Amino acid sequence: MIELSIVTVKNPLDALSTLRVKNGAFDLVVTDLYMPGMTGLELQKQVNEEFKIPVIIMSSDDKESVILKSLDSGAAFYMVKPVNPEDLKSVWRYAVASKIGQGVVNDQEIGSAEGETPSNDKLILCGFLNSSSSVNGERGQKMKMGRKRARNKDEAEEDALAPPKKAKVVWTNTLHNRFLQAVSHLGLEKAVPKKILELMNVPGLTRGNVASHLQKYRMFLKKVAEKGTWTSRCLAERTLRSSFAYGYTSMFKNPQQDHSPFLGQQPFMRTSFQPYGDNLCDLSSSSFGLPRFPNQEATNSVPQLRYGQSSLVGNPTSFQQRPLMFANPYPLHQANRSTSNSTGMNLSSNTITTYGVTSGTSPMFIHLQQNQANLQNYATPFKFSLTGIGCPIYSSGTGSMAIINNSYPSLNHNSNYSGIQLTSEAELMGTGKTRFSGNELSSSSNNGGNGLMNWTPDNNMNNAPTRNGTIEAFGVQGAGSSSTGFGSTNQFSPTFTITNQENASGLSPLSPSTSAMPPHSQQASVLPPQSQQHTSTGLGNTGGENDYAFNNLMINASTLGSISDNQQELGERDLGELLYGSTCATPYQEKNVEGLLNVNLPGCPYYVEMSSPAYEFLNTEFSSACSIADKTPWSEESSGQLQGREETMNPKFGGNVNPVDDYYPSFEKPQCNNSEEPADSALNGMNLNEASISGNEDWGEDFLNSLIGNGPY
DNA sequence: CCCCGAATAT
DNA sequence: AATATTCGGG
Repeated sequence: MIELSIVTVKNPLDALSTLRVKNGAFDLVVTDLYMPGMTGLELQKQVNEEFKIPVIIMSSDDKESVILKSLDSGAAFYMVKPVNPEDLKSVWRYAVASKIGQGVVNDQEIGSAEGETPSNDKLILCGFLNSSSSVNGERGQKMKMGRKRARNKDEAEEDALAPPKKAKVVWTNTLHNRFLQAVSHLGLEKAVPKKILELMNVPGLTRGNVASHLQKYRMFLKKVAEKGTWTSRCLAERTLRSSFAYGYTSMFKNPQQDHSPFLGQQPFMRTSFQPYGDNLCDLSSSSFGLPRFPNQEATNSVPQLRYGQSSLVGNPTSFQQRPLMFANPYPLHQANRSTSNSTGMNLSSNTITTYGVTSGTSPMFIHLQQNQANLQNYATPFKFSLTGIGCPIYSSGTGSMAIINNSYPSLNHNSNYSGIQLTSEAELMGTGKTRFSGNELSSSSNNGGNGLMNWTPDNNMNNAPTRNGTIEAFGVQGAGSSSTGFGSTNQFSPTFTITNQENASGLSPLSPSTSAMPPHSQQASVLPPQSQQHTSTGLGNTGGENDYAFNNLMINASTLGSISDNQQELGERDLGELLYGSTCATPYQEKNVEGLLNVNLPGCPYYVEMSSPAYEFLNTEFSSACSIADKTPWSEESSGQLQGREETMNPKFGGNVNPVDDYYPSFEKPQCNNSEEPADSALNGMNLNEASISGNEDWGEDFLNSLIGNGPY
């Protein structure tokens, strides 16, 4: 059992002193780049000189120049915030493995830092600055790791006394899609909060949540109806352009977050917990057990660097011993392969979970697995030093504590971050949802108890074709970048392979009213399982995406910087794929391409007259958009915005890079979605259909159908 | 009492 | 702006 010790300090000087005092006790240093007094690079340099231990730099600054400079300076890795918990975990594992030699470091082996018992609790957190806010939410959460952190008493008390704050539900596109599906099934007329809620079957979601969203949705519909003409025209214009280029990007792209079409959908509800996002689950990736890239040959996959995702760049030279760590382009595959993934999918967790279980986020990780044998007997305490300012590595603006917990879920076996995790679509970010924890935890145990991924050696990894290409920064709203389109330059186009694995759920697929449509569940009012939605996309969930992007990045470290700020045009083909799941035009599209039609939303009292393209719009608006960014909070803006108006930068991530990394939200993604599908999910039964790009697509079809009067509703 | 939904609060 | 919560009313 490996004992892990993590010491956090709030500034570089403390880090150095700690290292000096306990010389030789640390194996790795993780630091922010921008810190008062000394930059991460300076610290790295010093650390390198004095201790010869690897330093990982993390920062919200995603500028290529900065990254490269950091790596050139000797940083072992560079993690762009928001950091994916998986990345940290990978780092951690990597460090452990590195120290140990070789072998696979799995959760069990890692042992518990979580301290079920005082004696085991080796984790020491010195506390980041600004922890006050983050501290709050700790309650009820699984922050055991923070138990020993040295904080002032006031804070401690505060923590203890602070009432748990209620999580706010974030209506991600995925969640919204579910909502739409439910509404669609019911028909707007009959769509009332309670029924919608039942249909959605999203744990943690309340009627009130739905009611509120419904209210908003209704207003949205009204607005659409009022502006129908306008909308139609816009669409028509775009159509005329014959290329679905830019305009569409806005639909797919969420200015605030990543929009990679590849992102898997995250069917989880994301809730924000005020205090911190402790819910991060680490399941990052993937999974859902679904193969993110079903086709190996899918040369089309486009690596996307999503905004919310962390990117970690490794410095090949830093860890000389493992120069190949980044070599594997397909970490995802590996991740997917791991049996644990499937399990992981089932975990419900919050943010963290969102991403699936294992993510193959970090190539490093992967590499390790591949090459390492076993560490089972390893007993040497591993120490990890974190230097940073305040906030979090992951963020959501929450506290550093959260970060830590989330970051190192693997440290504790029992720690599942599950504490807050919701199953199904709900992603809880933040604290306060302790009530959900119980279940989720247990489920997580499936995965070896942690909900963490198990990295199993993937033989196929080696076989994976090497890809290279420009990495598009889809969601990267990095400084200055206004918006990104789909990377036309990308050599890889998105692959929309559809897999039906999910059907394993045993739900009965219903026959689709239309060929393109997924079958409806024979059971009335049953919506398709969320997981399938993911599947349908053929894309992994975000986590996977992350991984993917990551891989590419690793492959082409130089390209990382190439994250382009330029808007890319979206080719028709791409659009088609996005919208219909394949390059082939969907039946609907073909059928309706011409003429004006009176379209009405299901149950919507308002009629909208629009040209056929409008269908597309609607479809996209309510469905497809989600496929691009499941996790992206749904908003009228994101879905309805059609024109190329300049996208606003995400104030949080894109606008500016905070000189002080602390303030920068590192981890916002809800990261965890759990692909778990409630057994009794009202959505179960949905069958993936090739025609659908995303799970949502299915809905889209239905929805579209209903619009034209052919719908089942 | 349940629950919808507009209004209002945060 | 997005959600949550409140509150009148069926």
